[in-house]
Amino acid sequence: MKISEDKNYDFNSVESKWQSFWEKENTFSVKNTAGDKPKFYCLEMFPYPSGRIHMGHVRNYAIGDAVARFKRLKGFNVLHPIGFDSFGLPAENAAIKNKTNPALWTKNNIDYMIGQLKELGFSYDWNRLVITSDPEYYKWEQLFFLQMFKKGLAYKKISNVNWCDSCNTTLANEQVEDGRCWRCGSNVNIKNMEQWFFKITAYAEELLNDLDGLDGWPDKVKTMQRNWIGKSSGLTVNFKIVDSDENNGDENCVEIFTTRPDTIFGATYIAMSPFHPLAKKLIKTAEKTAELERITRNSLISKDIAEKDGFFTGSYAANPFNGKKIPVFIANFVLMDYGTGAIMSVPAHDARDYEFAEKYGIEIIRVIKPAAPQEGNKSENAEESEGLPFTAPGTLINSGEFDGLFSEEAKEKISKYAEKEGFGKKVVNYRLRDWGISRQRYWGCPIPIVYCEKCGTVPLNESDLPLVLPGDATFTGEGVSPLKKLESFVNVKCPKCGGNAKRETDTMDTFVESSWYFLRYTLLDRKEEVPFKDEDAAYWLPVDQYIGGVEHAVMHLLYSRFFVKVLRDLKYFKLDEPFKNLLTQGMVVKNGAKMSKSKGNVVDPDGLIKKFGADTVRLFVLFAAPPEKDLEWNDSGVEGASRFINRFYRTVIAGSEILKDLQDNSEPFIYKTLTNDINQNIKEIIYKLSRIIEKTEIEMEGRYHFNTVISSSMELINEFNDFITGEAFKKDVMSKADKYLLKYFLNSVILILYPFIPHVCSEAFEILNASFIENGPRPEKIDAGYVPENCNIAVQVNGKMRDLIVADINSDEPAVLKIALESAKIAKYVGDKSLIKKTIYVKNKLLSIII
RNA sequence: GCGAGAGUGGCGAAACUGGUAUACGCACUGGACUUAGAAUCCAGCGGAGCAAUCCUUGGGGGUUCGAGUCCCCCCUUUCGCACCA
Repeated sequence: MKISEDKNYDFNSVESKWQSFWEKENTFSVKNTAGDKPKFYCLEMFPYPSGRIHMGHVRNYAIGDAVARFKRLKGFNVLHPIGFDSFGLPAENAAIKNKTNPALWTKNNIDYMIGQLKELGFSYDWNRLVITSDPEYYKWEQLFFLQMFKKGLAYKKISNVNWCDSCNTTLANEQVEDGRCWRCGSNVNIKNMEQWFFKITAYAEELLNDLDGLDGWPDKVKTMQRNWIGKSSGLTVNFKIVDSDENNGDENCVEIFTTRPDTIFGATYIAMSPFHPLAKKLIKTAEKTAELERITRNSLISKDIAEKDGFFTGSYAANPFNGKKIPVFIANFVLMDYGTGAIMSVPAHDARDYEFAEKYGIEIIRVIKPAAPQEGNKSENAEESEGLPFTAPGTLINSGEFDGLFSEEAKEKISKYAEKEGFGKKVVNYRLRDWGISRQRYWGCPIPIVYCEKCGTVPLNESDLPLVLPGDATFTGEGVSPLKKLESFVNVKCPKCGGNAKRETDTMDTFVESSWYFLRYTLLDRKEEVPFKDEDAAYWLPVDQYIGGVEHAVMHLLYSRFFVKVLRDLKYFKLDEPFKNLLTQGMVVKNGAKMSKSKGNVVDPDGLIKKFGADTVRLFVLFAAPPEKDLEWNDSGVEGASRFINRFYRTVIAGSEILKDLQDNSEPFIYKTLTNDINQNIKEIIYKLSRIIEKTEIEMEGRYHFNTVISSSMELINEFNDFITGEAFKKDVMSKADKYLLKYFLNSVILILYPFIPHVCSEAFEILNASFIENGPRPEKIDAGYVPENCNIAVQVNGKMRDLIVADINSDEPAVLKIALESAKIAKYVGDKSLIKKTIYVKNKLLSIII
């Protein structure tokens, strides 16, 4: 038979039909209980309402929707929410540019983007929408802030912070990339300011340790977080300042931090950060003060250090281990906010110290020699040992009583000695700094703090929350934050004494909102006066599958983990980790580059949806590459996806015509009526189907290589079409069992594809079964009573593939060998059977003959 | 520099624990249907060769009956960190 061409698939009417059906029926809204149904929390990183959905979002949400819909088919109670991370700079910048209000701009964008998400047919529970710029959301954040403030987890301090001139605000360390602002790319300067911080360092150890339990996270992300936390164990040692003309008799000590106590006898100078409090004290001459100022200034301008720079302070310090007097240098490469701000420099065994020592002609003393060469690689070791700096561990020399020890042991003994003598201490340092959350901008969550002339820093009363962001600010883009200029906001009475006070005008980093939004989704009734309920969070969390871009590997994902631990310690729940499984999807690129306006390679989803429909766009982004890889955009690939959907639809129509005399329309998956006289071709395609269902289950349960699932469905549809359009196919002579099997086949393919292209599949299911796919029964894998009678076996001679033979299924080795030797191609190589030295046989697959 | 990943047709990509490399799709070529086009369908499509055959998973070596897959060295590339002592 021929597949009819005239019934074209009208995606417009079908897609809007199902979208309104889902909305009307509330198909995807869930309760916070579901009897004995297991729960599944499927979450995608929520978007910033920048104006329109872009391809990266489409990909992210298509992946999430595939997971959510699959899990629903599998009988899970699925929470699949969406929201908007709606505080942030672009809104404020747009307000300045267009002379509007950020709230209005944001609202318009959200409305538009909700429309786009609905047109794409994602299965969200819209009842749980979260918009973080709503006071009903951020008031809870202010409450968390107050509670953290009381526990000392939120505090204010003056420090050097990263300042972006273009964004006119400070940035957290995580938000500085290569010395540039993560958002706008302009250079970041260092500024000394008073700032609010969250004490994330108090959780450094737990944040590090708990990574080990996150089996469902990519190693890459865990490694990035480990590096970011940057734990290192070492020793602090006090060096007494001695013997400088100006400091005679001074009791000053300089404390250094090292992870290589084993090299301490090789220390030939102290290198001190220009910001070190002792630096100014040690310097007495005018020239040196000028030097210090020069280096300080350069360090403030940029974090990048082009070349090592420094000078001798004129002071010396005594190594407490051997009394050796070594010069104290100011060095630009020493960081003030790591360790103690000063280091002992061992040029012989540290590349940086070596470079600096070479430049300034400082003594170099070798104290580590390579360990005795290992068997087998003598030569390499010998060569390497000649050069300095030698940074590997080895055996100690020139180190007094510690000579002959190996590095590891020496570190331990030297540390113990220092502790015993009272001039050193074993310490653990982290690279992680506290999270600076102050932003000098308007469009963010206000910090609920007041500065009173009498009482100092005073937190608002919890009953006074929310502290609503005032709507009457003006946006000029000049000078200080709009909040600071708004007197009605700034001037306030102190909650403690009632006297005159001023409000904090900084707002919070928007990463604070995204650190707990996944908890807010669990609250069904937003009128309840709680951020979320313990029992709901306990039911839904942790998120079973979290999906988003790798760009949040450190920032958002670390902050969220931190927040969950803080909320746990504030007794909100007992959760330790928010996200059980994490999938980091690749970027959508075009012509090898990330889509961006400046490159002019942006593909706008709107136009594509209009032209091809949502299913086509979704199918393409899922089919073109596995989720974790970058996806290269390809316009004709999209057309291919569209063609496939049309072909699939026509196949279903053709199938429904064949099956139209089946009475039993309400039974999509009858196949137990199997009889012996089933068409051989049907047996074969059913056999193939069951193998593909098996494979699909594996992919859908965690590997998420949807591209291979889709290609398998394409194969099934191709085979089905070949069968019904083939010579052998005669509709009239089909048995009822044949027809039920065909129906089973088509319904199964529809279900495999439903998570990816839900509109056309819903339609197809209705056509075949006159019922709704979401309510339908689930197919089981069946074998159709069919085992292939024979199989192809590859025959190799001396490891080379020589022929493909057909043998009965499950044949034993002698039988296969016999057939193989009958093959002319094999005979050509083997000739006489007596030449065979050995054979290897893999049942139903391969025979390897060695001669 | 350090760390992690990736190199397979013209392109996107398949290949589960070593067992018929290039499935599926795109592009392309030829054909059918059409006044014509679109759509659709059929056939072909890693390279060389008339052919039989030979070669082919970044390069080189190794283990194995057998390697895209495992081991060693090198090249290219992407990402992350980069004076964290």
